[in-house]
Amino acid sequence: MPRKPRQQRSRATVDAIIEAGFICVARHGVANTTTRHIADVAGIGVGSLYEYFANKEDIFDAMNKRFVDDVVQLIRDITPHMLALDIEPAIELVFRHFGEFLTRDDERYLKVARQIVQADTKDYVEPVSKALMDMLMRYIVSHAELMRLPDIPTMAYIIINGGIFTVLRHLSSEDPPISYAQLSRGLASMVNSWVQQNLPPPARGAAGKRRRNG
Amino acid sequence: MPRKPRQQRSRATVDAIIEAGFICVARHGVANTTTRHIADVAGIGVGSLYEYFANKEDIFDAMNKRFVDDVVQLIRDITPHMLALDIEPAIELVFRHFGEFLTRDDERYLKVARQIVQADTKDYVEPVSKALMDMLMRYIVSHAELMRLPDIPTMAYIIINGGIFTVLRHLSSEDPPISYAQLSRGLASMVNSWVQQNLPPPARGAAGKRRRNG
Amino acid sequence: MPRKPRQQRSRATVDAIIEAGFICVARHGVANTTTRHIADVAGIGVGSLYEYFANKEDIFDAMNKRFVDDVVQLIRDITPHMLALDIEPAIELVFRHFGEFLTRDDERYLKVARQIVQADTKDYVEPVSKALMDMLMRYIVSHAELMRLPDIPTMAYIIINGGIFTVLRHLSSEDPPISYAQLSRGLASMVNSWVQQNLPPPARGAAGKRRRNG
Amino acid sequence: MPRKPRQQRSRATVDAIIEAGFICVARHGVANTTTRHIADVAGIGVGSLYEYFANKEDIFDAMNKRFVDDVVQLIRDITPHMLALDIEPAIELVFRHFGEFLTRDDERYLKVARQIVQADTKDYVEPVSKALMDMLMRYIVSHAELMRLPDIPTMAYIIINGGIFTVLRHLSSEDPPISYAQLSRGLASMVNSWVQQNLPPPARGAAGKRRRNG
DNA sequence: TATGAATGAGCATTCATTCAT
DNA sequence: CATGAATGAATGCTCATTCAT
Repeated sequence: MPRKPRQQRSRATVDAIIEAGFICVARHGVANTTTRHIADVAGIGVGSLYEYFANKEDIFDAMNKRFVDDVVQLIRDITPHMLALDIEPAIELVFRHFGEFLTRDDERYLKVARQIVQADTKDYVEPVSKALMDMLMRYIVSHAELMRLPDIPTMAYIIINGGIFTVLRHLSSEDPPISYAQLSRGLASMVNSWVQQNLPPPARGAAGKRRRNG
Repeated sequence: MPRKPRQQRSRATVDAIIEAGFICVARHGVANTTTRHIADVAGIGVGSLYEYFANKEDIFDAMNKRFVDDVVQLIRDITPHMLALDIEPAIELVFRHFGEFLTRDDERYLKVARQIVQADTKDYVEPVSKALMDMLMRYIVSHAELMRLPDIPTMAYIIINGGIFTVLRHLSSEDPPISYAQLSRGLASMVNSWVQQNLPPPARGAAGKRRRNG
Repeated sequence: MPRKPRQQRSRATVDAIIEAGFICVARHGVANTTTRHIADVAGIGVGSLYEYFANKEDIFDAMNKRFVDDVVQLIRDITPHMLALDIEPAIELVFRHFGEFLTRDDERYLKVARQIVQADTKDYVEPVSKALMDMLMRYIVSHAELMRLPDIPTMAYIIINGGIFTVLRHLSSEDPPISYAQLSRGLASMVNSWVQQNLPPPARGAAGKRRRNG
Repeated sequence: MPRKPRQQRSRATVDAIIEAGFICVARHGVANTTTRHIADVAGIGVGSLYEYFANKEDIFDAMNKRFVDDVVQLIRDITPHMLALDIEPAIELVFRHFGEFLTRDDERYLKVARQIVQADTKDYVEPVSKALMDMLMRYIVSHAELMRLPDIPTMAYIIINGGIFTVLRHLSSEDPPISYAQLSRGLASMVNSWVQQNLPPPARGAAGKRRRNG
């Protein structure tokens, strides 16, 4: 029966535990992360873990939640900036920020992200998907002509999921055959191509903002 | 000291164990699959497991290898048929076969595929990537005009990885927002769009299957 | 280093702790009673427990002592009233008061009594036995003819212990086959029978109702 | 998931575990008996405990069951011999055998008996009560005149429970004020007195084994 | 004096692995 | 070859006790 910590000290300990959890998972993987490991890394006794969390599962939940919150926050922060850009630079902006986010702190989040994605925990992938979908929809609304694209939900699903997983795969590769920048530009190019191809010509005048990527 | 069995009986037992491994993982997940489970399902004693495999890890390795072999075989079988098709139907053909493959036997392979993809086992993803890459290259060679596409390795990487992971994610979703057919057509459409946009106009005449912008 | 508190406030806290101990034991049983439980019920912090008691054991000791004191007090209170009665009503009076005592406060004392009786704590059963023995002896002295009964110590031991344990067993039974009143009357009847059989006739002649045993 | 041991070896191990359980409980008490203790005393590894028992609780259950079975067997063995005796020697016979039973093997059973009696496990006290009740009833039927005694169920309850608990209490005392023989004779005398007092005079002739009050 | 966060020894239980049969 | 009983290191978790505030 973990306390509801309200004091500063307690809050710090909770953070230390979650932090330690990230470190352990990044170091040894989820399956090899024991409560003792976490406590040691957090610099506390095993028992203290249970002052703040009901059980090991709860610690992982908190980690996942923390991760998801951070991702969602990242997305919110990016959104205003990407809204102002054309499709390709917008996509590249998002990739750049995600790349930085996932690789910082010794790739801590990258490791966790793979766990989350792998586990049957739709609870944690869903919010991220949703946040990305919101961002994407706001982009479409901001660029009114895009609203005439066909089958937007399907393509949104593909772009978001294809994007997430390809990024994870790429960043997890030890020796990827293409650079992250190439990946980013390639995906942007592909999306842009599809948009150009599927945007019905406006009543008259110049339609495509961009032709092909030179 | 596991022997490399060459007799028929032994071969059959090894198969039974791998088969049992797939069944257990599909039923209870990797984390809850014990050697006893596997032995029970395989219809042998726990001890016998160690006649054929050095340890539990080896059993999972064999399962992964088996899975990869089957995928590669699948790709080889499909290749001749898809070579004859246009881009979109070709992609849809591949998706259809992969979908069937991953969902058969109570989604046995799907469960394992997610493990493989999640684990740091590039040993197992690599061969599949390579087989797909081979297939893709043969397709390009068979459709000579595609060879003029820019930056083929990058786009191949994106298409293959984006495809694999999106499929896994979709098939693993309990209630996906779009159908598998939509996913398949959407990806095909996107790839095709990119090809059309990035294919330099042939010497003369109307090459593109789809009209380009105004 | 628990102090022997003499102040009122301290005295009250000690009482609260003992009280809380009784409540916890009655609610969850001895094995499931933790120091935290006791502190919570007592409305104090865990640490404060150790201001008044050296350790958990000491709390239980205090509870036992409190219980014994209360029983002894009960016996003292009853004694004058039962001295005036004949054997059977006297025994029934004692049973009635004990029954009330053990079942009050949600059977708090009953639960503890069973623990005490079970544990190897002769320290706590002894005083009760002794108090009951005193009461019994005063009864015999008050009814002078009883002093001629043979082997009084043995029979006193049997009556007292048989009485205590039968009562505990009966009150602890969920669905006893006889009522408490029947139990009470039955025991009274048995004791009375023995007294009648073993009391040498007073008036005249020594027509022993019994020979002596063996 | 403990095996159902059918082999001899296994049967022996189960017995060794139960035996070890009795020894540990007798030595350290139930609360201080750990699985490691039991395994050590049984001369096996901790893990082996769980080959035969689902958990610690199950081991105690088996011990209780074993104890109850032995008591019931004891009662069955005694019954024919006591049926032939008068009340007082019959009761003393039963006491003698119970005394021997409870004190053998370093009082192993005595310790367990107290636990059983204390715990809320009516499942284990009930069968013993029932077996004793059967014995008592067969005695009454064998001595037809006893059937005319009043309120037999109540008195049976009192005799049986009073008997059990007084014996347990006496044998558990380090320095009892009376001897076991005295206890035995005293209880026999008391029961006999009650019988003599409450046996209605037979139609004519001297039926009673003991003469009644002049 | 009172507190409750921190502690860590200790517990029940699991399971990959071994080895005598 | 096959077996499965035996093993014990390792795990998640509890709780009496301490001590800085």
